Amino acid sequence: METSWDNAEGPFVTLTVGELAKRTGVATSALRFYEDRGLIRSQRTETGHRRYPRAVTRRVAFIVFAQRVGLTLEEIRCELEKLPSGRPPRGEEWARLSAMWAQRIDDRIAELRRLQRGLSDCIGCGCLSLERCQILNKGDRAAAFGAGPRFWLGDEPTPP
Amino acid sequence: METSWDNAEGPFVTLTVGELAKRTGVATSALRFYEDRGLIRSQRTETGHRRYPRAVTRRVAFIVFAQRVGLTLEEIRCELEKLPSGRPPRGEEWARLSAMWAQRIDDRIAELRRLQRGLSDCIGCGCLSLERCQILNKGDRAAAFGAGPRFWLGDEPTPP
DNA sequence: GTAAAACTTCAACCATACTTGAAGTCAAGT
DNA sequence: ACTTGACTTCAAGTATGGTTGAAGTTTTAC
Repeated sequence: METSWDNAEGPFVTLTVGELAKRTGVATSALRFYEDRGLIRSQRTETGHRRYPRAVTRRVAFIVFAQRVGLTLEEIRCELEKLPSGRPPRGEEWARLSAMWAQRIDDRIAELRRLQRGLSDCIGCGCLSLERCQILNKGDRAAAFGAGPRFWLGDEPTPP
Repeated sequence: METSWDNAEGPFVTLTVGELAKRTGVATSALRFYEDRGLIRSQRTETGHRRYPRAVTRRVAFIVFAQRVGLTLEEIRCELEKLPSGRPPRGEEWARLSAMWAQRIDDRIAELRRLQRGLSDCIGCGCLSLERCQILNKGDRAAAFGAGPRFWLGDEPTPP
């Protein structure tokens, strides 16, 4: 009824969920989960089996990257929505997408550096009281919004 | 029956859970949770109310720091167990503890840099296939242990 | 003395990111 | 033909890191 090559796009262009799992190293359950959440899409055979265009491997790679950077699946979904839907995205389009993370990575590295300083200087020296430490308690923004410790560690304040 | 200063260690040395919450910015529910998990300890009044020695604020600060670095509460608990139990830790002891994270922070920064390169170079240029990319697929270790995508992103392989 | 605020425990709930298992269908190999 | 493996859906379970709410007690303030 269906062979692995009977697709309008040419021979061998689609992958089963198992093949995609092997190629990406992501479990089939995770791939189905991503599809549920709208991060990837599949065509279906007449009998309901998933068939992924080859281009989806790149999409999955992007998801794994993005997760390591610290984005949630929902955030990643939003990013991926910016890609064209009908055709495989061009390298340029992937690049535009990923460029937006540069700032985020920089911010995270900056925070880690701050933490590193905090660990060596602050905790050791005794100022780590969460009340007086200059590294942690930047401008008392935390108190202003009652948002807890995340503030003194570099998060943006988000007033209600 | 009990005043805020009737403690053998001197006047005003202990904090209620609410006071500790205010001082640290960590919710009382979280503080109780940490206590449940063995990250902090409290004395109890005759009626069962918690009383924290002042030194615990530093411990809470350490917890918050450590979480931002990426440690789980369980890992943090293990670290904190290395501190002396009877007396407040000295700055030197805190320093020794936090020094162990330096490597971890460095590793994480290195990974973020790798990701940043991967994002700008790899995804843009088209090699992000999880099969051929040199940045991602370092030495086919992933295949060797079947451990999924985390490998090509810099994690250590942990054979079963 | 009394009301409100703060505290207690315990169980249930929330979100994220999945995995696992049940029950059944489809595809491939011999 | 038939077995095995891969696939399907859907519900429930897992782990982390808490929050929320109920029911009751204690402390504080007036």
